[in-house]
Order: sequence, then structure tokens, then C-alpha cells
Amino acid sequence: MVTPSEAIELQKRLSSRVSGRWDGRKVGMIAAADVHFPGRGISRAALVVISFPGLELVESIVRDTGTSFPYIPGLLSFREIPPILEAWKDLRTAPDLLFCDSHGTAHPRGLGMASHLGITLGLPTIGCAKSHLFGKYEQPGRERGERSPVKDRSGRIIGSVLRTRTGVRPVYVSPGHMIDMRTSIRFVMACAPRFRIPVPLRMAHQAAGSG
DNA sequence: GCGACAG
DNA sequence: ATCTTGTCGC
Repeated sequence: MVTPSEAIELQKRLSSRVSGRWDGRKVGMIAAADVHFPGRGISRAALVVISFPGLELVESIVRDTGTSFPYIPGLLSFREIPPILEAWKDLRTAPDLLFCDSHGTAHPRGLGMASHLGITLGLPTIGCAKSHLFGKYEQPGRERGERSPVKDRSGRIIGSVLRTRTGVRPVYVSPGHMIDMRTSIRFVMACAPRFRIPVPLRMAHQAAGSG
């Protein structure tokens, strides 16, 4: 069993492997992962693949496994990645990009779940969380598309608070792996033409049994 | 020592 | 995340 302190050390080592470079690939398929907890130690992982830019559902996988790690702020990936990898085994479509319901580089050690999963799968990932975890920022303007940077203690930009819908709470976007901030924001906006949460994540959340 | 704290 | 339906508001 991995202990919290061991998990933290692993994050410090893995964070050096995170890439902020987008390779310019053509994106036709976007995946999203989400995990739901029905109860009594059960983790229900959902993976969906959506076409891009059409945003039509292409594939959906749901898989139950036992919960093996508790929720500890900053260590979310150790709780949710195992069940996601189980579901990943059944996925037939090869996505070009993966969205995570979590932060990426906007994390105490620069390795939020989106970054950790990106390194594990060797795939570009984007973190799109519903609330704040780490970093300092000012509230963005109220119009759709307005955003403000999230900075670490040294002033380095590690994420963006983005308004995907006018007058609605913003989402917290940060690059996971193999992608930069600007490209991450572009995909989040392109995937959220109507709702606050990007379509891939909304569908994954729904598939996991929450919506 | 005192808050903050993805899902 | 989870316990949980209708309801107030734009």
C-alpha cells in the first residue's frame, strides 16, 4: 500500500516529466474521464470519447472497481487513476486528447491528476476543475471567454480561471501533459459552446452515474 | 500555530 | 464525492 508521504515523493519525481509542449496534432477524438463513488468502497470509472469538433458521443465505458485510496487534497490521482486505468483497458477508440475533472499543473507539486494521468498514458491531457485547489488569482470578468491567470508563489502562471458561460461560475483550467495553457483554453472553450462544463466531461460525469 | 483543501 | 425534491430566479 502506498502511503501519503510516498505518494508525495512520487509526485515530486513525476512532475519533472510533465511536458508543456503541444505537438500540433489534428484532434478528431476527445476523451474524458470521471469517477463516481456509489458507496461501500466502490469506485465507478467512466470514459467517454467525443468527436471533435462535432461533439457527438462515439464511445462510452463504465467500470466498477474497489476503492483503494482515500481522498486527500493534493493526492486525488492516487484514488482515481486506478479505476480509470481499468476502464481504459476496454476502450476501443484511440483519443487524441483527454479531459480530466481535476487540475493539471495548478497543483502544489505541479502534478494534478490530469498531469499524472497524461504521463501514465502518454497522452495530451487538460485539467478542468469546478473549484480551486492551489494558486493565487483574481476573479475574471463576467462575460463568456473572460479569464484571469492563476499563479504560484513565484508568480509563475500555472492555470487559468475561465468563464465558459456569461454570469456563471468559472472553471479552473490548467495544462495536464503535452499541452500548453493557450491550447488548453482553446479546447475548453470549443467544447463548452452551451454549458459551463465541457461536453466531454459532462458526458463522462453522466455516464459515471452522477448526472 | 492557523487556514486551505480538486473529487 | 455523498446525504437529496422541489423550487426560486434569470
